[in-house]
Amino acid sequence: MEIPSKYNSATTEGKWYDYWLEKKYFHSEPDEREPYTVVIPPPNVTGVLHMGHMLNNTLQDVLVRRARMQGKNACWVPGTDHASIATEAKVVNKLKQEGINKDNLSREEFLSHAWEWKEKHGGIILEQLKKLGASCDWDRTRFTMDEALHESVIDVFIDLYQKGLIYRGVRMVNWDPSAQTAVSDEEVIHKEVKSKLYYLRYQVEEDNDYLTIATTRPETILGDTAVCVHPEDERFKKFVGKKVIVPLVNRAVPVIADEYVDREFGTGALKITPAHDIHDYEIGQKHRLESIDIFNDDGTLNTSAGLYVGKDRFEVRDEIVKDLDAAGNLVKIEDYVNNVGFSERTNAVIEPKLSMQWFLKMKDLARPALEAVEKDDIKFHPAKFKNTYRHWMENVRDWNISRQLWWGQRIPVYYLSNGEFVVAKTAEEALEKARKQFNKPELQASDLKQDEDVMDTWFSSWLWPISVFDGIRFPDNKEINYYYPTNDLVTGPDIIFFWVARMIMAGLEYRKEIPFKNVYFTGIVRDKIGRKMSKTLGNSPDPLDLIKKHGADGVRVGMLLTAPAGNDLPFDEALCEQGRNFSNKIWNALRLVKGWKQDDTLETPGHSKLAIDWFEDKLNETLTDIEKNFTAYRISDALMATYKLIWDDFCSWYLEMVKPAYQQPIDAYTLEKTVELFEKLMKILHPFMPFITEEIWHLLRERADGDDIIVASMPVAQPFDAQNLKAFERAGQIIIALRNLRKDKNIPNKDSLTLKVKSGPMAECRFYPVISKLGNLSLVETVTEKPDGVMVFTVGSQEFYVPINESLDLEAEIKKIEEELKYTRGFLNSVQKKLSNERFVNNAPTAVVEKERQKQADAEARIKVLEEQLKELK
RNA sequence: GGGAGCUUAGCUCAGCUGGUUCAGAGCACCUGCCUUACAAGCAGGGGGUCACUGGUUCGAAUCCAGUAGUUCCCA
Repeated sequence: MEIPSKYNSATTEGKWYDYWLEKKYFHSEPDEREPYTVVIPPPNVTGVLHMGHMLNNTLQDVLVRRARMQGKNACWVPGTDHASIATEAKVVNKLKQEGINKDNLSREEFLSHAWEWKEKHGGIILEQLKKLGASCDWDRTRFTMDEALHESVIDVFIDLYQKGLIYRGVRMVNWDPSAQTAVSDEEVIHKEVKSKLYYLRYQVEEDNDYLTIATTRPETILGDTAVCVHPEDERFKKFVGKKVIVPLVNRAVPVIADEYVDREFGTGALKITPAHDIHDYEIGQKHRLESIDIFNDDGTLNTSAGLYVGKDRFEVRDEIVKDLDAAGNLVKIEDYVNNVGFSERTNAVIEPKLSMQWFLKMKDLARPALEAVEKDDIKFHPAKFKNTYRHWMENVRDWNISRQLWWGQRIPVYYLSNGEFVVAKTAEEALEKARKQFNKPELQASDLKQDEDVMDTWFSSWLWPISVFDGIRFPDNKEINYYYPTNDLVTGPDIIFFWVARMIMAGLEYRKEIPFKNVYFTGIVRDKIGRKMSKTLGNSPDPLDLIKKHGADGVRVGMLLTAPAGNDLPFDEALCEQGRNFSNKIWNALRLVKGWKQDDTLETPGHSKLAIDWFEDKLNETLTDIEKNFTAYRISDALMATYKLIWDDFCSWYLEMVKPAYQQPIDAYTLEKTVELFEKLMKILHPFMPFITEEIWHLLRERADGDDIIVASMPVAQPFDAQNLKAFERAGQIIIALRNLRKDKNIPNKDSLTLKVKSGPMAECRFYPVISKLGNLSLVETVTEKPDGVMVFTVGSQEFYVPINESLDLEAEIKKIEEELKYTRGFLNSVQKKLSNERFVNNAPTAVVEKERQKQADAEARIKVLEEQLKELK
């Protein structure tokens, strides 16, 4: 068989993915096996695959494939969320390009456009995941607005309302004037912005005196309803109780006193605009001030402002400053740096706004959810995120679940014209309920108006681990009972509050059970200079291009290699290249093994038997390590251990040991064992590199139908002989010493050498046949004395001699030994110092003291050997 | 302003309950090789006062305190 020397990922990857799909290997149905369940963090339906998804989904696929190979019934549920703000913005834009204005559409018309858009573009990201090799159960693909999931959201709203956990309230919300909806605190990004502090003087009513305030938002004076000073501020005591005139609009407002005011800030006098600042709102409540809302929803000024009506808030800021100056109210302007909130979605400056919104009480839901994590029923990896979680949960605030949008689950509340309302699943139910509840049998369907708002998208996502199995509507169905709780959740720490915390709450509320047992927080993928990768910055490579270039296997390895849990991943394409190189290395190992011709008449050589025994021990040792790493969710370490096992131990050591001479045949036992070991390695590697391992699995042997690596059983660590591994390590040192000697003396590998071993307690080593092979020795023999005309090298305190024709560079030899001696004596000195410390000997555990004694003995023996060598040379 | 974390080789990071896994890994780097599986490779090699200062201890990268720098979260 002719195998090309370069592995071609492009031809194999598509082939195997289709094959797996065809064989339904990703599909799961409840059965008697132990389930292993993962739900995908549903990507935004508007999104395309980015590097964060690549990392996240690679990790999930590793866990899922491993579980599948461990004989568990692995189920990875894929899907997308409807992303109300992002999707609605996309659809509005698209319509705008077609010359259609959303305001001219009915809700139904708009939604049909939105659905059309979703059907056309909504599946892109899931298709991309297939290229990565994601072994999701595509038959279970869910969308947060699927009928079952949609209805679950409505049911939950109604249920929580009935439990008294949902209430309606006027609240200061974070208004996004661009998206024209409220967003939650978590969706507001505060940034320091260079702005100005304006000092404005207000005339005192019926007086010639002035009071000067400072503000960063002069346009809001139009909504001022008070000026506030600190009650103990001597400068302003005389004003308290009087009224001052708001400039331009000439409204008289009271001067009030409140300890909230920071006397150091500005002038110490604060203008109060209850409708447009959260703190002012609180003071307004306390002092029963009037609220004047001067803004329209789009951030322009409304008629209540009296001036600049219809103009944008930032435009007005410039104008009003000029007008205030002209009116003699502007005292001065200072440069100032303050924190301004921006919308995460649209980057618009957030406008605090008083609004009627639906809220979910969080306190009672948060308590058990915090406890589940504190008690480690749910484990966070890395555990440091427990701190973040605790802090948020202990200071949790009610969740504003209204969004002033159309795309999403419409709030199931129906209002009468007098403002009274009922909560019901359908309009019919609402009508019935309203008639009864308000004792108005004459009510008609047209008398009820459903709330215009939809629910926050997270209000769908928080049910995801339950709703994908339809466990809200049918809490006792077979699937939810089997698959829930899920096992592992892999997600980014940036949505720990939005999503993770709330899923835990929902799980405990609706299943009385945690939604998952482990949460693996990935790092954030950054570019080389540390910036978060984002589409707007354009600093993210296209994942599909990367896959084309390096293969999905290569990219997966690249993502995983330097991505320890919770640490940011400074992405470097070289990592994918490393992954691709690894593919090629494995590929060439296959070429080597496949090139061997079996000869049944051949005995198994001693060095091959030794090699096989050693590698089996090494494999089991590493497997122990890998299992430990998986238990601790140290996926990158597990991969690195696998990588080294294959590249260093298998390719560089084992294959070199068993490899027959050029074009010579190989004995049956060694070949069979080598293929077996190769198979085991491929199985261990499969979760990380699914494609190449499946390809090699099928090239190593003829396979029966269904004998595929994706469903092969994962090797389990067996006990191993640690002594044997140690002995091999020593053999390795001897081989390296021989290689160095060849290099020093320019002896080509093809010229064989003789090795003479000085007799003594350390002379024994079962690996001499291996050493002979790798060192190309024609003879290994034991001698009692150092022969003439030899090179000397030392491993530990064991001396070896290699006869060579060349004369020695005496001086260089002496220098080398003297340096070695100096170092060893220094080492001995430090050990002796320790051992002569009575307190050490008395206090340290005996094992530790013993080890020090051993060090001492070793060092002394080595010094003796070196001293003798030196004597002979001199 | 409040909270949490981080600082170990040029880079990215391991290093558990203090003591042979104690100073490690991968990459990068340097030297020599196109040696019949692989130059996407092979063989060999150099490189760190474990941020700083003090403390606890027979013993500290590891525990404690402080300082500096840095990142994230919250206000």
